[in-house]
Amino acid sequence: MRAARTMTATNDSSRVLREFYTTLFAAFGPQYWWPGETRDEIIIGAILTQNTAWTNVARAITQLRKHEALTLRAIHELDESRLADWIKPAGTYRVKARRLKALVHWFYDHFDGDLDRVFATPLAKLRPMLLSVSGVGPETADAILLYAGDIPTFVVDAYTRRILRRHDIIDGEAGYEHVKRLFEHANSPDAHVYGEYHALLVALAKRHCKSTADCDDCPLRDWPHDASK
DNA sequence: TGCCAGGCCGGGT
DNA sequence: ACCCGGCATGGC
Repeated sequence: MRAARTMTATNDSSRVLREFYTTLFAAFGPQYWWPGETRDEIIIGAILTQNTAWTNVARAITQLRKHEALTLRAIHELDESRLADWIKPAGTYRVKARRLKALVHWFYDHFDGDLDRVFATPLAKLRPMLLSVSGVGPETADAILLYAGDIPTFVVDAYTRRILRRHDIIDGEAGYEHVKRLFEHANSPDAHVYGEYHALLVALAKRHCKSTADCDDCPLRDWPHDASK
């Protein structure tokens, strides 16, 4: 009985999450996300954007580009303190310089600087490897895997959780992996769809979840929600 | 002006 | 196994 009720809840949330995608896509159209022209740039941006507004990340990326340091190889060869200096606009710059260096070190150490080899590694092995790098947590790892590696693994961020909490699909206790599974069970594995979905959630949050007054023309307004969450 | 932003780590319980 | 302070810039 308990199992049956759990299953029903799972199916309900899966249905809602599929409906959300259809609705958001109809409202906002394709997002073609993540910002970044190259895989290197996407990976670097994934570290820089940790707990930081993207406008500040963009400034840091501009700096790196100006110094011809917007590649993993360049960062690998760069002095950490100089790197820190250039990425200052992104905030927590000493921490992020250390994390970028740790990531590219891992990348050269295990894959000899070959991104194709990185992303040819099975997800079940690659994700834990990425998570073992200091400074790479679940969101950063999934953003790299999905947007740079084109690997179907769902990215969960603060926006995603807030939206799901507002619609009572999760509670405040829900962990990262749990939320991730909800999306991956609702949608068949497709990197393009996962990427668009995450981007659509960000678009929604930025336009409609700033204050309770933003709910009026929100595409998801017809679903039960609590804007105070 | 103070608070927040697309996290994550490390030390303390 | 949690909890929490620290990291730091620019925008509102």
